Amino acid sequence: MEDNNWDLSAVVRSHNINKPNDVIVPNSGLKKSNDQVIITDQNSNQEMYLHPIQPNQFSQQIILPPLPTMIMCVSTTSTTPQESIYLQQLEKSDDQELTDDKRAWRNYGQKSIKGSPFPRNYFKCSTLGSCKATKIIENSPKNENYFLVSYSDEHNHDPLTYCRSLALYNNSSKRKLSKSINIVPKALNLKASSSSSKRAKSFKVDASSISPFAPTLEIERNNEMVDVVVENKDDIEEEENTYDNIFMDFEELHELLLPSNGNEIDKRN
DNA sequence: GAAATTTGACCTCCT
DNA sequence: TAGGAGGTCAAATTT
Repeated sequence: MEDNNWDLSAVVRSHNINKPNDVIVPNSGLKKSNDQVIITDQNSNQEMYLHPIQPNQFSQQIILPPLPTMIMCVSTTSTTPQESIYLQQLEKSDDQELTDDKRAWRNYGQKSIKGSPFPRNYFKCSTLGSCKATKIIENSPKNENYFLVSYSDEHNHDPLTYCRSLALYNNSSKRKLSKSINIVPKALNLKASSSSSKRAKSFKVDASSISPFAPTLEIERNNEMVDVVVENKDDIEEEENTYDNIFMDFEELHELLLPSNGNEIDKRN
């Protein structure tokens, strides 16, 4: 990563936040009021607002889809391909589903990473042959309940293309249209410390549940769009430190967005 | 039989 | 320049 200026911007699907009650997260400076989420910078006393945006505004955002929860952090550097990190919390139930990102991915490799007990999985966009978008998923070395998902390059098509291609795929194959698609490598289901060939039960998401129009949120400060939240610590030299920063803010956001329904993320050690 | 996934080998980059 | 680490390829395997 050439640039450690990881900024966090935007937001969340209404799924988790459309609760009318005001919520104040203790000691966080975060408040939810009606459709808006307010974040108060305790240093500058500035307020920032989260509010729904349209899909066509979708760029450089943090995404918090329905549980299991996912956050995307996007580098704001303009000279390098857009990259992002998803932090994804997975619930440990047998019938869990994994939220999708509206894209079809093909796993093209898996690699064990030094210092991490978990393998890293590499994906390419399988929607269009010309699409250069890639995605890397790995368990967080800090918290096995989280996945770190990084993206590089941009899709040269929109998510709708994915839906159409999915339909064509199902029409041209003998598979049932309702067949679920696996969007997470089976290996990620394992908490194994090696790249064992053992196959595990996979996370699946029903293709019929895919909606390209899920509302999202973005962060606004004083009526001006800003990139916020993940602060850039001076002289961050290790990726692990970056993860720490992201996790700190993720916890705050998660508590903010899931304040009253009893959903709690696992506490880190 | 086709598509997706796994996994070892190979390639590239960095120190 | 060598070695290590990470990224990609592609054949084998699984679904």
